[in-house]
This record gives sequence, C-alpha cells and structure tokens, in this order.
Amino acid sequence: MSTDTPAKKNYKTTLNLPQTPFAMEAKLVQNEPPRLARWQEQKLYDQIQGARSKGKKWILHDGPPFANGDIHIGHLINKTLKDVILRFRTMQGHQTPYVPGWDCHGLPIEHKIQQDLGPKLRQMSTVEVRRLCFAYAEKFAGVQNEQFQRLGIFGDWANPYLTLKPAYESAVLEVFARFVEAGLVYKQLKPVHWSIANQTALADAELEYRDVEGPSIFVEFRSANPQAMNLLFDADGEAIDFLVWTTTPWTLPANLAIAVHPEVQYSLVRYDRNGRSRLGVVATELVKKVFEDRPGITNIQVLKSTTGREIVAAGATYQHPFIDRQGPLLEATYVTTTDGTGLVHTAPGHGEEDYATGILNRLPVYCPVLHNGRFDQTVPSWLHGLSVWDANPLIINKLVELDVLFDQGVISHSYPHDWRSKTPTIFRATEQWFIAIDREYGVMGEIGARPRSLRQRALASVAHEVEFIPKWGQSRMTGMIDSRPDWCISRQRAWGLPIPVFYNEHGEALVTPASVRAVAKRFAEKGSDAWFTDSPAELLGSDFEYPAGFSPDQLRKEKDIFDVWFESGSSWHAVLQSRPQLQFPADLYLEGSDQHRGWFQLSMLPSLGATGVPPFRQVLTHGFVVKPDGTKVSKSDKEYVTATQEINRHGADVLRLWCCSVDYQGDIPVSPKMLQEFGDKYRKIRNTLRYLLSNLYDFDSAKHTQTIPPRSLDGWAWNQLDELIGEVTSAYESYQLHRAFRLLHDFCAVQISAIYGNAMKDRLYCELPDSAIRRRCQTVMHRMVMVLTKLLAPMIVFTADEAWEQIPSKPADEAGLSSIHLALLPKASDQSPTDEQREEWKLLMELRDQALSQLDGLKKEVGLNKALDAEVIYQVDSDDLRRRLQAYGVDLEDLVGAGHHTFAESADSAPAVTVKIVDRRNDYAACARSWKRRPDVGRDEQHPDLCLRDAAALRKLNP
RNA sequence: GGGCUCGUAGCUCAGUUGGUUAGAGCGCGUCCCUGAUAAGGACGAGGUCACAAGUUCGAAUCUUGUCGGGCCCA
Repeated sequence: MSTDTPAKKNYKTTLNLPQTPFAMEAKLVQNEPPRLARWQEQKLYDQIQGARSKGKKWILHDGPPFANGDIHIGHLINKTLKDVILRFRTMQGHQTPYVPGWDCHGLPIEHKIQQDLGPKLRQMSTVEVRRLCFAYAEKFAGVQNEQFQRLGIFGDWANPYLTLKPAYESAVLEVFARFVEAGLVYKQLKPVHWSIANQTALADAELEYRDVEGPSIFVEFRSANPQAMNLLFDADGEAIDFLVWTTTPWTLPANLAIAVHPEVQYSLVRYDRNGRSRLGVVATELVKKVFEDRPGITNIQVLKSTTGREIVAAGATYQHPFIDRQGPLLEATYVTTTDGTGLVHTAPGHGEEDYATGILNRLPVYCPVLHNGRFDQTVPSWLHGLSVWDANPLIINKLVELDVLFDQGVISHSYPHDWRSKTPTIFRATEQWFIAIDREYGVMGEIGARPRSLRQRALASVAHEVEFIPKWGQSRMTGMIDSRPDWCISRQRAWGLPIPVFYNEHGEALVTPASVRAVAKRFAEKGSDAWFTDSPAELLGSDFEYPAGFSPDQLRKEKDIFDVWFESGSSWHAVLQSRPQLQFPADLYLEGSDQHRGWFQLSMLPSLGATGVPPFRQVLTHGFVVKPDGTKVSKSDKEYVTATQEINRHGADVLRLWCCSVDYQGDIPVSPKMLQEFGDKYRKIRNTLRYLLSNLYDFDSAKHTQTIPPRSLDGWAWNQLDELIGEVTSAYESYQLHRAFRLLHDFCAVQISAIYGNAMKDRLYCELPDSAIRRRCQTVMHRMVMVLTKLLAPMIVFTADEAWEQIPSKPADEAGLSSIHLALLPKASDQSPTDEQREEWKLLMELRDQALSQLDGLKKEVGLNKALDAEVIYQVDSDDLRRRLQAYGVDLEDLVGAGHHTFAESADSAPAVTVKIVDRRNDYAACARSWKRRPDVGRDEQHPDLCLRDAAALRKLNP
C-alpha cells in the first residue's frame, strides 16, 4: 500500500469521457454571420410569426432612431433590450410581430446636405435639396438596418417603417386632420431665432455664439399708479420708478410688461440723479451693484422693501417711457438677481421667456419688427422703417432726452449669430401653428362623455391607464405634462412634412378636415414633394369642394413644415393601425428615459387627440451610457465605445449578454475594458453548456430516461432547476433582465460547475455506459441543457441556437424545430419537495462546506492534494438520520470528490451530524481506473489494481 | 436654477415589513487537479453601505440636509 504511484496501466480508453462538437472557443465573430445568413435564408422570423399565429398578440412598438450615422452603443442597448423582451414573449407563446422604424426628416440631415453642397445650395430648388435629403436618410436607414440585424435582432427588416414614405406621410396628415376636426389647431405669433441676413427662422443647431460688444442701459419706468406704490413702500406721494436693465434697446418699443420674482425682496431707493431727487425700485440684493459707482448718482438711501409678489398683488403698473401705453408688473420665476436690477423688461414678441410670461398673462405677442429686421408702422414715427441695429442709438438718445436713462455703458457678452452668414440674430415673433393643450374637445365614440382637454386626458392616462417601469416615470411625465405649453408644431425648414394649409388673398387660412385629407390623398400617391411641385388645385384634387371665400387659383401654400415629433408621434397610427399584423394600442414602448419628454409624450398627445386613448399600456425606460467614472460619454473620448467595433471584436452574443447583465434603469457604465472582461461571463456559460452536452453524447432520452429519486444529488439538481425556471421566468416577466442573467450565470457557475457537474464526473466516466446511476445523471443533465438553452435563448441568440443543435434526442414536439427560437419556454416539473426534503438538501450542502474546508486544511497540513485520496466520515447521532443519509449512496463522497465514505457514531455533544475528512494515502490503495482510494482495491483477483466497481465494469466491457 | 433620478467590495448585482458579525458571482491572491484542459476545483483577502445630522433600544434600510453623477428643462 503506502503512497504508491498510480498503476502503470492506463485505463483512459475504457472510460466514458465527454465528447462534443460544441467547441470551447466560440469564434462568435466568425460564426455568427453564417448562422444569421441561414436564419434569413430559411425566413426564420416569418416561421416564428407563423408558428405563433394562434397566440395572443403582444406588440412592442419600435421608437424610430434618427436615420443618420452608424449605430452607437445606446442604440445597441435599446434594440437588444427590445429583442430580448420580444423573444421572451414569443417563447411564452405570444404572437410578436416587430416592425422597426426610422425617423427620416429633420434638421440634422438637412444640415448635412447643406454642408455638403456648400455654395451650390443657393442654386438649388427646395425639391432638389429635399431629394438629396431623402437619399441620405434612406441610405442611413439601410446602413443601420444591417447593423441592427447583425446583432441578431428579429424583425420585419425588409419592411421597416420610414417617416419619409408616402404612406407614412399620408397617415400623419390623417392624424393632423383629426386634430383639426377636434378644433385644437390654431395659428399664433411666437418668437423664434431669426436671421435678418437670410430672412429665415433658425433652429438652435444653426446658431453659434460669439462674444460681441453692445449697449447696456438702465431705464427708469415711471409707475402709473403711484398711490398704490406709495402705500406699499410707505412713501409720501412722490413719483416712483421701476428700474430695468436691457442690452437690446431696440426691443423697448415692444415692451409690454415688467417681470419680478415673487420671492425676491425689492427695495425702494432714494437717490439723486443729475441733481434731482428720485425714488426707484430694484431688487434689494442688487442695490449696491446698481447704484454704486454710477456717474451722476448720489445720496443713495435705501427705504422700505417688500417682495415681488406684494408688488404684483398691489396691481403695480407703469407708463411706457416713449409710447402712450401702460404695462403691468408680473411674476416670473426665471428672474434672477445675478445681473441687472431684478426687474426684467418683458417683450413677448422678442424673447422666449417673455413670450411665456406674456401667454400666461394674456398679453398680445406684439412684434413690430418685420422679416427684414426693420420696424413697421405701429411704432413711433421716428422709428418707422429703421433697422433694429440703427434704432439702438436713437432709442438711447430718446431716453436721454426724456430724462429716463439711469445709466448706459457697453457690455461684452455672448450673443447668437447665424452660423451661415455670421451675422447677429434677433428674436422675432412669427406666425406658428399650435396644438392647444387646454382646449376641451370630444372624441368620436365618446358618446355622452364630458369633453376634456389634451392635458386633462394625458394626466388621467398617466395616472390610471399606463404602467411605467420604473415607476417614477409616472411622476416625471406628470410633471412635464403639467407644465408644458401649447405644442408648437411648425418649423421653418425644407426637409420635412409640409403643414397642409392654404391661404387666400386676404391671408385667411384654408385648413379643414376635408382639405387636409385631400392633401393626404395626394401625398399617399406622390409623396410630400408634391407640395413643392404641384399647384393648390392639384394638391386638393378635383373632388374638393372649396369653402366660400376660397378659390383654387388664388390660393397660396403654407411654407412651414411639421415638427418632426409630430411625425414620429403619429407612428401609432401610421404603423400600428396601418399594418394588419400589428395592433393598437401597443403593449409596450421601450426607449431611453429622455423620451419621457420626447417620443412618449409626443406620441401620447396625438393618440389622445385623435382617439382619446394612449398608444401604450406599458412604458419602459432605460438609462444612458456613461464612462466608468459615471460621467457622460462624448465622441471625442479616448475610451469611446463604438458599437460596430465592439461587435466585430467580441461578437453579438457577448454584447447582448452584457446588455442583459446591467440594471438598465440607471446609468450604464461602459468601456472597452469592461466589455473585454465581461467576456469571462459568456465563456463560463458557454463552457457549462459544453460540459453538459459533452456528457450526453450517448444519451437517448427515449431509452435511457430514469426517474429521479428526491434523496439524491440528482433530486437536488432537479429541484434547483425547477426553482431556476420559476425565478428566471418571473425576472423576464418583470423585465429585470439583469436578474435573469445573474440567476442563469450563477446557476452555471455554482450549481452546475462547482457542485453537480463536479460530483457527477466519477459516475459519468467510470460507470458502465448504460448503468442506471449514469443514465439518471444524464437524465438530469439532458433536462438541464434543454432548460438552460431555452432560458438563455432570448439573450444569447446565436450560442443558444448552436447548443440546441447539439442536444441529442429532444422530445418529439421539439425535435423537428429548425431553431431553438421556435421553442417555448421550459416549464417547472410538478414535483414539489417536502419541507423535510429541502432541509435535508440544505444539510447536505452545509456538510459539503464543512468537508471542503477540512480538505483545504489537510492540504496545507499534510499535503493531501487530491480529494480522491480522502475518506468522508459522516458522524451521525441517530439511526433515522443515518438511514436517510445512506439513501444518497455514493453521492456522499462524490459531493466533495472524496474516494470513499463511511458512517460513524457522533460524539454526544456534537450536532446531529458532522463530517470528518481522513487522509487515506497510507491506508488504502488508489484504484487505477477511477483514482478513488478505497478499501476494496485489490480484492478482485482479475484486476488487483482496481476497486470492485471498476473491476466489474471492465469485465463487462472486455468479456 | 427647477423636475425626475442614481450613489452597497476593483466590476456586475442581492439585501424582505428597520433587527446578530452587510451577501453572491466575477476579478484578484495563494493552492490543487491534469480524464470539462487556452478548461475545472478549493481556500483567502477586499466594504466607514457617497457624506453629515436626526428619528429609534437598534439604520445600508425611515427623515432632513450636503457632495457627486445622469436625463429633461430653464
């Protein structure tokens, strides 16, 4: 005996060693594309839809990405999450058609084309430019289409929806027609960035900010109701001035109000200017800044102060300095005390905030500046026809002349310029089309219901009809809807859907449900280019009945196009209601959390406007990609993660699995290094599948399936699998993909790799191929690989399909499936263990921990390196417990990889059962075949180097 | 500046209605195996639960504030 070296004879060829063509190295980058090609060839997506044709529809409606550039990592996450969820629903038995789409109109594309054209742009017609934009958008929709497909995303890629398609455009106009019908569309002035040089409105992206020097003036606005102000400030009957500051004197003719912050303190200040004593009101905090070091200002004395709210409540008004008009003081929370006086000159026709305050307080949107930057006839005659820049000094002079100029200077500040002409822009109110948010309306079919406004309907939907995941999406959206102004749907651009409105010679608008639908019909045939090529008569068609006051030859076409959000926001109609395989409303919309304000809200409003129903039942949002330190990514970052590059480095499945591993509700940190390291997780799962498959090479479920006794590791594993199915399914159901991933990964790493798979090696390799105990293990492993592959299929679509092909003897109803993606989810077995049984398994695992830690101790103390050289002694205090444990048989040693196990009485004080590991290198010989060290080695005469089991096995193999 | 939100080991995540010494997997370190082998196993070291105050017998968990990050606005 003693520490003899293993017998010379090599029994390796007599063992049932694992074998499988399922390679350890995935070579995903190389192997995914051909598999994808096969799927496309066999029309797998169509096959799946066909197979589920009797299932209940479950519709995820795709939010259209912008058709511009390559896909980035955010797209990858978004589309992967959608695909994983859709595949889960498919495997649940639902019918899940998926139609991807692209947002094709809009400024970024128009810019790109303008940039490419350079000076040639000026010689081109609108239609010519639009055709270039069309080609560009179509091209990138195609590029992204292929990039998304490479990720293994299933969908109707041959028939995506593009917002530039005539049918889509026509459908958007139908939604618009219903808004017109509901009486929610109106036209009003609104200030926009305006380029005087190009006489056009500009979008934010077309502005560039430059530092310029300009006038900075302080003006005294005389109170128009001095009694009330005297009362408020405890003054004694003198005139009181409100001091305002502005850097755009030319907007003073359009001044209609003064804004103050309700919570800010304002003080009445006595001062001398040019030798005359006056009273002025400014924010208390700014008194010093305003009055100190001003030439000609002396004897400053701060009197009583009060809040902006009190001033407004007192009904404060003022007299315009050089126009016969009075204006009110109004509350506005955007007023700050960082610059100026804390009282803000407000011209609703010349500023975004001014406009908002004006609308809120029902002031007119007054804009006396024409498209050429010159004043119209409504201003004092000394300003008529002057350009706003020339007007500045004149206005300042006038203020001096009227003795209301408190001070003037020059200020250097950042000011918006037209990026093309490089000239300074102005804010100028122009006519815009709006959708009324607070106007009440009824919806067809809502008989007897009280008319409600879009805002009321949207708030009610968000509160009661739509489920938000995560939940806080609800409060976020409620807040946005609460505070949103009317929807300005017009844009002064070329690349988009024209707003189908005509004007007669008096400037009256022709926009009726019938006129809009007539144009929609024309667009459905010719596309929206028709707006630029056809006459009004052609656009409206010969059937159109002209209302009184409108005749075809006098009509002029509207120049504005729709806000692109109105187009993508109409997709529920243009797609869900237009394609028979889909369904309205959708079960789920899934986009980044920025879409609360974007697509979610701007889909809900059109849907509520036209149907009274929100377009979705559930809204799920994910966060944004950030750098590992948690800050935002920009393309200029060194560590910038390029989607296609990473796919070509790791393969789609690794990236898909990574998407599923993160809690997407928050920020999602990513770097090339993190993805590199994440590959380990994929490999762990893949190798576990490989191990299971490799031990099933000779398994035929029809012939070899065994019943699984609860008192066995097989029984334990069977139950673990049942629990896994339940937990993973509910994780998918609640869209907690990272939970599903972790459950599956940990199951591979712990339950299979560390525990069950390890313990089963001896019997799988050494027992006779057809022995019951081996077949029983294979029965479990066969189910394991079936279950795991299916549960993993939504995530790692290529790998799961590859593994599926290698699973032998699948059940009859699944054997014929050409892909795992046609399979249904696994079901938990009906065996539910007793509490006692669970306790027993738990005990066994605790004993395993004890044993392993003792084994480790012996390794260090006496150099016992192989568990097979050790014996496990179960010290049990009761016959009953001993009998129960004995039922586990050889599991009791294999669980820790020991060579042998025995039972012994326990010491009185010990717990019910303990284990003791004993080094047997000097006591027993090691079996040359199984390497187990046990007392029966040598007892077989024919095979003295083997234990009895292996000797018997060998005799049967070589009779 | 406002609305919403996030902050637990190097990384990804668990932490039930507040309740012993805050867990898992990976990674890392040490070791073992060489019949899952560019695999597999064991053991171990890692955390002031962002910070501070408060409520409580007791706080990762509840309250308030601070700091930092993100999205959307202004």
